[in-house]
Amino acid sequence: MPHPQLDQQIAKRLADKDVRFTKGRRSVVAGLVNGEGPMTVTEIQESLEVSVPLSSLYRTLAVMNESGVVSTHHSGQGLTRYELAEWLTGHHHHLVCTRCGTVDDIEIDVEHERQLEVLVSTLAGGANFDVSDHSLEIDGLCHRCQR
Amino acid sequence: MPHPQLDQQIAKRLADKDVRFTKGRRSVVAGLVNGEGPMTVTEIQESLEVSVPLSSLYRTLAVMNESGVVSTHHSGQGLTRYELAEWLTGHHHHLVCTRCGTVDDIEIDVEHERQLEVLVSTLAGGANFDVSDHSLEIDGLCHRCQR
DNA sequence: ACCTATAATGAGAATGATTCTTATTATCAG
DNA sequence: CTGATAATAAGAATCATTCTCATTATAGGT
Repeated sequence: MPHPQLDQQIAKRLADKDVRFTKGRRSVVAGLVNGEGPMTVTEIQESLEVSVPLSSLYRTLAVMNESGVVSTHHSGQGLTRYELAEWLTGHHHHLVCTRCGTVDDIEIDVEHERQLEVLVSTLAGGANFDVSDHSLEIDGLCHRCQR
Repeated sequence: MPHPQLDQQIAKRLADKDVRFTKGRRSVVAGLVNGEGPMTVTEIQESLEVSVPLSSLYRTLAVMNESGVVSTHHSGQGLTRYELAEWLTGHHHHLVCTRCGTVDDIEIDVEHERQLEVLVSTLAGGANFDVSDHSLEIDGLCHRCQR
């Protein structure tokens, strides 16, 4: 399923950076758009109808990451997972399943997010740390892995 | 620098699980105890006075992880980092430097931690997720990497 | 449409972290 | 002290990821 708004935002961002938005790249991005949360390279590859070689897939993801279109996430078994950057999907947090390793995005209401931001800047301030981002990671069993 | 209390707690845990606490294992644990936060295998290896072969180091860390003595953490460049489990060091969160990749532990006062816990269980409850742990990860530049 | 410069692709080799295999050595219980 | 079992060490094997380089596609100017 195509997603015109996102495609257009991404195309603009890439054009600004003089990075081409080719068929292969569009295909990879489409795979990410259809995912529920951060995906591994293998998951992305399997989700594509037209197969993209691994080397191209990795390179595309690296380019998208440098362009700020995707962000990376490490968790569970240490595999790198990729998802659309937050300016495209909105700020969110992660539910990490300790059994199957999948990561689901979860959103948080505005007032709780405010609380979190205050907490983050308080903590970071005390450590002379220059914050650029934060993420609440919740570990446990996803609904699929609970018996 | 030795740390008798921790050593004793760890020895007890391992004894309960019928896992031996050998010289090599003590040495690796000592390396972790002296670290400021989650360490990579390389960092651990370099911190040891008596060198431990990589294969043994990895195996020891795997055993300690299974025994609940250490926990793993993935961030930055995707390297696995190891640290003592929270029941030994107390609950804490992480400051992850996006430049050098180091991770520092940071503690949080009781009332803020309560807030966080409420938030976590609210979020997880809505997603039918069975929470076992949570961690607030703050990304940015550590004090060493700020010019 | 046709060149041309340049960027992107794809196949496979190379790297690097981690895991596995197996023979040797250390440890615990009796 | 001795045997049974667990732990160690060395190197091979694996797996994700990155790199190399020859080929192909793309955008802009003609």
